[in-house]
Amino acid sequence: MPTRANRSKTKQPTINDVAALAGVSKKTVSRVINESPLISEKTREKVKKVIDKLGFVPNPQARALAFRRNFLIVLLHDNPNAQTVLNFQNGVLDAIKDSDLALLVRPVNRGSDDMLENVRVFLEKQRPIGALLLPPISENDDLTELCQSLGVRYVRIGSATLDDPGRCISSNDREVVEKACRELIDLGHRRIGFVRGPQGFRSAKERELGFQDALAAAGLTMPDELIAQGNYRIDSGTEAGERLLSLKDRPTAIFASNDEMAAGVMQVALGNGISVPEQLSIIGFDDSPTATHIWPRLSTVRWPIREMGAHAAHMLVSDFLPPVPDIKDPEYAMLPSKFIERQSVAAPKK
Amino acid sequence: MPTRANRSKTKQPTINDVAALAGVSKKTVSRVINESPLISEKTREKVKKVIDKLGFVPNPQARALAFRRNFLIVLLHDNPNAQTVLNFQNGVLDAIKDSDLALLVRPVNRGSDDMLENVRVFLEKQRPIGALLLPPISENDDLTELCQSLGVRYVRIGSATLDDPGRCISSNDREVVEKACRELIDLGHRRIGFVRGPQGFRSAKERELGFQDALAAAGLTMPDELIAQGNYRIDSGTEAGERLLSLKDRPTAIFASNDEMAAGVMQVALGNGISVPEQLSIIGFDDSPTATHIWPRLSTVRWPIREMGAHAAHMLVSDFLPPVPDIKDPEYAMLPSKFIERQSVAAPKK
DNA sequence: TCCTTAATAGACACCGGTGTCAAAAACAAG
DNA sequence: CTTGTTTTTGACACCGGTGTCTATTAAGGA
Repeated sequence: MPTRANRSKTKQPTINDVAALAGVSKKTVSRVINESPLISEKTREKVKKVIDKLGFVPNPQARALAFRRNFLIVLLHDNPNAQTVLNFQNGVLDAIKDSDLALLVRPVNRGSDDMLENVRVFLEKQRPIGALLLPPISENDDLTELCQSLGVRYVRIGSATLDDPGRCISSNDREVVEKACRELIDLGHRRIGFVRGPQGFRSAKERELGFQDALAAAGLTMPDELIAQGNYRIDSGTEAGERLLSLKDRPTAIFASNDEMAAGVMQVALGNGISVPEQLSIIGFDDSPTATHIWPRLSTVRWPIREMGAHAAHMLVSDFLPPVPDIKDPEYAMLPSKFIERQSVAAPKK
Repeated sequence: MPTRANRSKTKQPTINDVAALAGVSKKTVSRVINESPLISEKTREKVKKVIDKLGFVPNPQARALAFRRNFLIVLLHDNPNAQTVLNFQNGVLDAIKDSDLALLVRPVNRGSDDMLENVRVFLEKQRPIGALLLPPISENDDLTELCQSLGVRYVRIGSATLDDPGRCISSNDREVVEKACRELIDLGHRRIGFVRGPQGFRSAKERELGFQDALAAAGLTMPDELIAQGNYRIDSGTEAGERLLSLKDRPTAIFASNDEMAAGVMQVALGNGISVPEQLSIIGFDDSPTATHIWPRLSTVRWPIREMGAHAAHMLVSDFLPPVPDIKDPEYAMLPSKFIERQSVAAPKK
């Protein structure tokens, strides 16, 4: 069976083959594949026919060398939430699926001193067209400056509007959290616990602000004893739950700044015979798979992360991507989050 | 004529700059960066000094063009379980962190007819060193043949040993499932339900075989009424749970072929006042985050997916990677899964 | 000391595209 | 039919490395 051997020996056609067969110069072929306007319709057709016949695909490495730029976009992240990263990544992949672009993933270590240097070397090596910055590193101005100085476009994803127009995608987390918490208040909850996200995360801050807004609007206060510090991990959720639920006058509802911590709170509640939502309402944030896997299913806020990925990709490299109907205006930078009601919320029992 | 300061600001140093400054030919510099043995220690040192001084980093695009191969490995997957993909991906990234390699992610559409053609174009364009195939597409022989014919190395990940030595990583799922189920039997369970994974998945098959092994060893039968078909999604878990738990003589334990379906079963149990593990023991598979997020926490089988990622990367491109102590032998292809006991299993109530 | 052989270094073409700029062709006007 | 102007096209250098083959140097033997 000669098929395999043949294939491996057969070289892919190059621009020279096309040029020779079409009887034009390679530069002319180059113009055709780059859709240059400086070419007559007649030659364009002629060359295109040969390209199709030969199945010629331009070599990205050679283009990258000549362009001094790779047809790549990189995803930089240091995100504690794997699911978020993957969803976002899938959104990006959706967007670039039918383009010439490829996606490179690069986790960075936000803590370390040489983070910036690492990223610089990486970007200098890969020379991508652009970079996508996921929170929390999207808030790092050194990184965006680095991108600028290397001529790498970037788009930052954030939970609040960053002052960097045209290069930033955010959602209205604060507003939606406020709405979700107002719902608790409307149901009659007066003592509402709050599990805070980690310090220094913009997302955590935004969610807390939304919570405060709701309380303030209802004229409620936020006593320290009802606030617990968390770190977005489940264990900090159980710790928070243990403290909050052992209070003498325990809260009738708890808002946790993400689903994982909400799951922790719920474990403590169920483990202590406190039924959810009858005796305790819980709201999370992220709409991660966890939200539907736990019982009762968690009311939460859905952050449109996959859509953000697609949108961010379009914002970053709209000139390389086929236009997509549902992304009318890649400049439009806010994608709304949504409160999703499931079974973990009810009116407080008197 | 640009001054040196100018140039260093504008442009990264190239092999030519190094050659000029070191007073050697570019080919000699090339030998140094490629660690060729055909060079004297003296010149090597001299050149290395200049490389460090200039901070020269070889341009990967140029190398790729000359080598006709990109310093890239691609991850091909069509996996319904996002968490698995991400974990694996992180394992790969761990492994290539300090190397010259980068990771390209490529989801493929197993169903579609042009899948193979898509992958071919992708590989021909990107010219990666190698490809990593996650299940279920790792079982597709057309794909591996394609890789062969394009000179792309590959490593396939599977839940059972595939007959492709040196290019395959697997775990001992069957054995571990058998052990987990034997534990149920030893606790006294006699009626054990089974939620099957989707048809055509090797992983699903392996888990089922392990289950059968355990039952057979104990002389138990596997009545049809205790078997439910699932698809690894939570809804199929709840459906299975609804059917199995409404049986007149309902099972005292259920093994679900993955955690998500186990979570579905658990939701049905808790929703119907069947307490876990007192009245129903549940075991899952994957040790996904879900397993610890639900309550009670799920006993499950941990599949060492992240380690497999690192291991697979080493198997694929050990010659590009710095040796790592814990991966003594990249040829060794089996990474053991482990049964993890949490709170969802207990002896059946008489 | 001279010749042979092995080790090292360099010249040069090449990988497959793109940018620049000048030449050729097409068109318009005189 | 020229001449001037605008399109189109092509020649050629270049992007930054590597492979091949030859020239040079160093080492070893007679």
